Amino acid sequence: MSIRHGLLALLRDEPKHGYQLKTEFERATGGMWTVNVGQIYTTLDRLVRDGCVDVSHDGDGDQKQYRLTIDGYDELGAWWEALPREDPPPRDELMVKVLLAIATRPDDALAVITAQRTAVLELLQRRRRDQRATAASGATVAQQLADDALVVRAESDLRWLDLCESRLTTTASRSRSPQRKDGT
Amino acid sequence: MSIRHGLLALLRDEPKHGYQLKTEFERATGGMWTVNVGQIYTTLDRLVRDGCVDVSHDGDGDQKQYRLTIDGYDELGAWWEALPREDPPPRDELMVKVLLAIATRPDDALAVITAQRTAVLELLQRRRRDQRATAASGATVAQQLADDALVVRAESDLRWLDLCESRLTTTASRSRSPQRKDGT
DNA sequence: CGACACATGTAACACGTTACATGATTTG
DNA sequence: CAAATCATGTAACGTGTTACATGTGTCG
Repeated sequence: MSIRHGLLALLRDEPKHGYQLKTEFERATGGMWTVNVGQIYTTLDRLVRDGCVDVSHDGDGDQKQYRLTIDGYDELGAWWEALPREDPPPRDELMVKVLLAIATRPDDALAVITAQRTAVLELLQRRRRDQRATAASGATVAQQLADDALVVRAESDLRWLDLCESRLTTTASRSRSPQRKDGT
Repeated sequence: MSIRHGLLALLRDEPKHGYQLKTEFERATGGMWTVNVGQIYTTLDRLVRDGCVDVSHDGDGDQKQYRLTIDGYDELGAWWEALPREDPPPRDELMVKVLLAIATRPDDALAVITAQRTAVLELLQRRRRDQRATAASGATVAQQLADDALVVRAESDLRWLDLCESRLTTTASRSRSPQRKDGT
């Protein structure tokens, strides 16, 4: 529902047309979230369907103006106030992969984890470089924060993978005889 | 594509039937990812459609056996080796919300951020409690790691929100006259 | 003129998700 | 017997995403 609410937010103050929403959305997200223009229109259609947005074939030319309705304004307000919910915990691909590796191939799980760890570490370093480069050339706050988000995310993935590794090795050494695979 | 590949992983060693896959999937993810049984079947249908899985109305009763095909085995192998991609960066709801708040309502952005921050902090504390409780009662490694993932995620959200706050306040004080809103 | 950004839209598909219907088997 | 669990499946919907078709204006 991110794009949907993003569009509502962009329409808050004044009516706009589709293409304009695309550019503004991408600008607002620091260029991190590029959208196919078509998706803007499909999302706008759904917003119209749900009574959150109003279309008017306004003025000359074939430009359409999309305007927020009362309902749209309400939904936007609810979105701003909405807090991260506990209920459906984040479904992370990395998490599923590691947990299923542990469950279905316990002997190979460590290999999967270290491979992922290496890749995430590289990703992190690349993102830190990007972050510095972006910051050096005068960048938008949005761009800097977008970079920050990527860095922080990579860091947390890395930390979790480390946790996986340590939990796996300690339980392995506690519950079984030492692993043969380690060359001991 | 997490469920899809999760099912492939669970089918690797032996054919299983749908309901069994549901329980094993939930067990493998430490009970963190509960799935509606129906979804298992729809996903299995798509796997059959794509030639990754094979059905056989095996034995007595109305149980169906789902078996991995060569293609399915290949796709599973590719999944294990697949590394986190750079290309479409994680699309996070929190990120969109904050960035759009900054873009469209700069004066209210700080309020949105602190509200989210408070909620995330509470979430984090709740999850840390759960984590300790889970660990105290002998828990699966999977359950512990699932808990860890939630905690780590909340921590990273928190860190990013702090970054947002500091970047916002410093640029605000640098580029404009001091904010009236702070009570100064 | 040709390329490129602007501008609008449709059709189709992917995955995740829920609600619902149906029946067998176990167990209190 | 009644309730819960096991077991299978269908229909429908939601969002995100891409590919494609179409046309205008602008600028080198």
